[in-house]
Amino acid sequence: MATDTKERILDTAEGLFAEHGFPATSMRDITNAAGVNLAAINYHFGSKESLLIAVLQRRTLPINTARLSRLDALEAAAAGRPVETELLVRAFLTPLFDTWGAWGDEAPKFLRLVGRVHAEVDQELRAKFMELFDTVFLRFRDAFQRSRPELNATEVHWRVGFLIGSMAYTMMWGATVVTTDPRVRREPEEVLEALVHFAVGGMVAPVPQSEAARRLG
Amino acid sequence: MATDTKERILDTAEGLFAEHGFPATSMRDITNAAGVNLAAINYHFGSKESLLIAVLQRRTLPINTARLSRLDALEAAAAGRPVETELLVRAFLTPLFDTWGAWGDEAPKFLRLVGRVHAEVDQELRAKFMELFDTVFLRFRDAFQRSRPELNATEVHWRVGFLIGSMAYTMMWGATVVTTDPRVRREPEEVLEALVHFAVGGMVAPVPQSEAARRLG
DNA sequence: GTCTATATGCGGATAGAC
DNA sequence: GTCTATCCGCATATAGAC
Repeated sequence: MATDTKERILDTAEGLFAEHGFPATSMRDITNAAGVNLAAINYHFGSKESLLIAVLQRRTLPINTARLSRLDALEAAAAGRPVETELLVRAFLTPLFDTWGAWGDEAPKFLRLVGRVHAEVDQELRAKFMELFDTVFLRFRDAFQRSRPELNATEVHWRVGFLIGSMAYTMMWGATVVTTDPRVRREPEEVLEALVHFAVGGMVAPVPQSEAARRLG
Repeated sequence: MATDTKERILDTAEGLFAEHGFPATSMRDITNAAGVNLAAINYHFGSKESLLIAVLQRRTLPINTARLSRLDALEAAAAGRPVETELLVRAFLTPLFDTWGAWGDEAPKFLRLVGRVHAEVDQELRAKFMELFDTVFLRFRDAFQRSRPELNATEVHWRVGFLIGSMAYTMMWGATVVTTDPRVRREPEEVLEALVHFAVGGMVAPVPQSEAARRLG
């Protein structure tokens, strides 16, 4: 836990937002748990909502920046030709899972928060921190379209959404869901690999011929 | 909109919970919008939480029952042999998407609520209505394992989770996300087909050979 | 069954001393 | 920068008249 007030608030809020959600977490919960004064949140961040934005951006900005860097590199290397689908999937997923391993004990709670934000926060608030993510979505969607030219725009658009959904849901429950089955492994690397396999399989799946025929008819 | 108080409350709460989430929706919001008295919620349901349970179960019990019926029928027809993967995917997804078409205007808002509940509600509350869903999860997970014997338990477990995640995320944002791109279709049938293609592709995807080799080494 | 009125507590935010 | 004390509104829930 960080020593100065601002960092203590960020760390504590991250954990409580992840565990109980944003609306259900009060400023008193945060300041009590952090051992700081109630007024400190308003002093340092201005409001509870601004605190949430700060919590989210502290970790998501680097992740989304890394995603775009990897995509830039892949497209530069491809020199105008489509990028292989699996490479796109990995470019999108790896930066997030890297954090899981790198942050130690603090990673799972933030990963759950990322999942939650995809679901929970009101549209206006979500929009505030989703601006960069929307760019990421559109860049990757277009790259996937070039990578799978046999799929129409509807298929590609939704499949990218399904990929994000698989990821978000995993972030939310993957780190905490209780499974008594000892054969199921939960290490980040294992989950990432399973997700990559699933997502690549989903992105490259053909549209069944009967479907295609029905579309034409 | 139903005429009697209890149904009016259920309908209105469903819409508001879906739009703003459970914690952010007050009992005053609900009773005002429904045109009933504030005390009516406590009189008819006992508490705000119990109202949420009632809202959820009214629609999810039939869906999950339908899922299990379809699975029973498939397994009976298979007579001990594994069920084809695509049939399992469709048995799981179709009952939910059927409601999308059958409920008319009320479907999208409830589908968003289903997605939200996967993310938003506190663990204890979620557990109350998830009991039946957990049964569904385990039944389908085991059926998928038999259908894909080449995959280990970790892969199967997570892939079923990814399938649920794709579905939940789609329910949440699929009906409302604004896309200016006119080439992207949003009809339930189109989305279901895209999701089936993606999910089947994901479930049947092989574990890459290099991965398998790494596991052995 | 439905209403009004109210009990009781927690929410976010701020003023002003130190 | 940090604290105490407090404002003010809204939350859930209930009591009791009709």
